[in-house]
This record gives sequence, C-alpha cells and structure tokens, in this order.
Amino acid sequence: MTITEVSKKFDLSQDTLRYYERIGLIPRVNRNKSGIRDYTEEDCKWIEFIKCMRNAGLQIEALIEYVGLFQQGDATIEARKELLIEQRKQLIARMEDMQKTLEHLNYKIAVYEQVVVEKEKELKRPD
Amino acid sequence: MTITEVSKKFDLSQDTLRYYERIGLIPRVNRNKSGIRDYTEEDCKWIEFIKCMRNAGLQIEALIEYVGLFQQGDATIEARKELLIEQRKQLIARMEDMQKTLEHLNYKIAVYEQVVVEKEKELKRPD
DNA sequence: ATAACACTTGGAGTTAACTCCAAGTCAAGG
DNA sequence: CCTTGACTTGGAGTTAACTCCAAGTGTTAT
Repeated sequence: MTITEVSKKFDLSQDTLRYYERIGLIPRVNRNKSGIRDYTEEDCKWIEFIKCMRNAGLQIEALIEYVGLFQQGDATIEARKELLIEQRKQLIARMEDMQKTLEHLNYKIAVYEQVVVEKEKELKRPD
Repeated sequence: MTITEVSKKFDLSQDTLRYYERIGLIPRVNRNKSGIRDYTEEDCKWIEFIKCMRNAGLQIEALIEYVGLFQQGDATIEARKELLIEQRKQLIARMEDMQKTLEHLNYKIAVYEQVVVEKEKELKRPD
C-alpha cells in the first residue's frame, strides 16, 4: 500500500504518517526499490492501534515507549503490560472527569431549558 | 480572596488564573485600593466551572464565547444553551472514542496476562 | 525608612503534536 | 528525451494552552 492509500484509509495526513514513523510511533515502513514507502498489513495494524490510542488522548511519548519495547522482543512483555495498565488507569481517570463534566453540563442545560420555558410563558401573558 | 488563596483552592497556578482573566475566560476580577485582585464567591464559581470544563477537554475558545454571551445578559440565553448543547455533543463523542479505546486496552492487557501465565508455566516445566 | 516580599502588567518563551516547505529523486507518458 | 507528478528527506513553522520573566509598585516587619 502506498502512503496515499493509507492516508485515505485512516484519515491521517501523509505528513502525519511520515511524522509518526520518524519519531518511532510506528515501526519503520519498508521502501520499494525506488525508495517509496510500501505499507504492509502489519503496518496498517500499527497505524490503526496508534490512531485509536491517540484518539483517546494517550500521549505520544507513552506510545513511542510501547513501540520501542515491542521491538525489543519477548523480554519486554511484562513491561508492556504494565505500561498499558498505567495508560488504562489514566484513561479511566479522564473518563471519570468527563462524566462529571457531562453531568454538570446536563444540569446547566436543563436550567436554561427551564428559563426559556418561563420566558415563553411570559410572552404569552396578556399585559 | 487573594490570588494565592484561589490558586491553592483550585490547584491552578497564579499565572494561569491571570491568563484566564486576560483572555476573557473568566470575567474581570475586582482589585482593592492597591490594585490587587480580590476574588469574590462569584469569581470562584466561575473558576470552578471553567476548571471542570477544561478538565474534560472543552476548548478555551468555546468557553470564552460562553463567558462573553453571559456578560451580554438575558438576550443571549438561547445562544448559551445552544453552545452548551453543542459542547455536550462533542464531549459525548470523545467519551465514546475513549470507551472504544478502553475496550481495546482491556483486550490487549488480557492477552498479555495470558502470555505471562503461559511463560510462567513453561518456567516450571522440567526440561 | 528601608529591606523583603507579594503583587501588578505586557510580552516573550515553552511544549506537544502536528503541518508545511524546499530541494531533490524517480517512473511513466507524450 | 523531457515534462509531470508523486514521492523522498531534514528542517522550519504553527497552534493551543499555558508558563516564565522583567520592571515596577504597594504593604509589612524590623
């Protein structure tokens, strides 16, 4: 797969794909005889994984570390597991914050609804 | 309340508090006779609200708009409600993304658990 | 009354995560 | 053979959201 295809497939700019590779967020992609990136299925899996994690707000730093550990082989399995558990913990904390905010927003919106209703009543009242 | 007290109360740096005021993310805080900020209860409510919204990832831009509408009075009630509804929509979308990522993480961690267990079994096996 | 300290302002600097750019290479079509 | 267009690289520029800084002023303790 070319970078153009992958870019469309995952809705990530070509620049972002090259950037991710440059900083080690995805393993190095193979080039064909003329030096052009040729993404494998495996590469796509990585991109999908990284995109999913980034969408949820995981820091690039942590993901780079994960990819690095992965490339060092089986000896790092425990470390990778721990890393994911830590990221999950942080993710859950953020989700809880967001849940609180959502409730706050719901409340505020309900209050505004009420105010709007009151105003409408007032408009209909004969003076 | 002084900026030091407010800073401690909400765990926001003094710089951040001044920055928020400068860009209109909170209404202007009154100064005492010697020009020093004196935060009211109302100011604190704003800071709490803004902090909650920022924690959940709402953009400063949107919150500035909200504060601006608020300061224009009752005529903007409908607009404020719409703004909050839009922000809530975006918040829910982000939470859904995060939920997906959480499930993905749970799955991956479970796989690693399994691998670790297998490895341990192997170690205990007599060669 | 003077040193120490908290505060003020406007503006510059920082960080994460892209995003853009210039200069160069290469394969394919006319 | 020459142009076109997609690709390459390393490096510079951008954006959001702070964070820091310098120069100045007012209050407090000795």
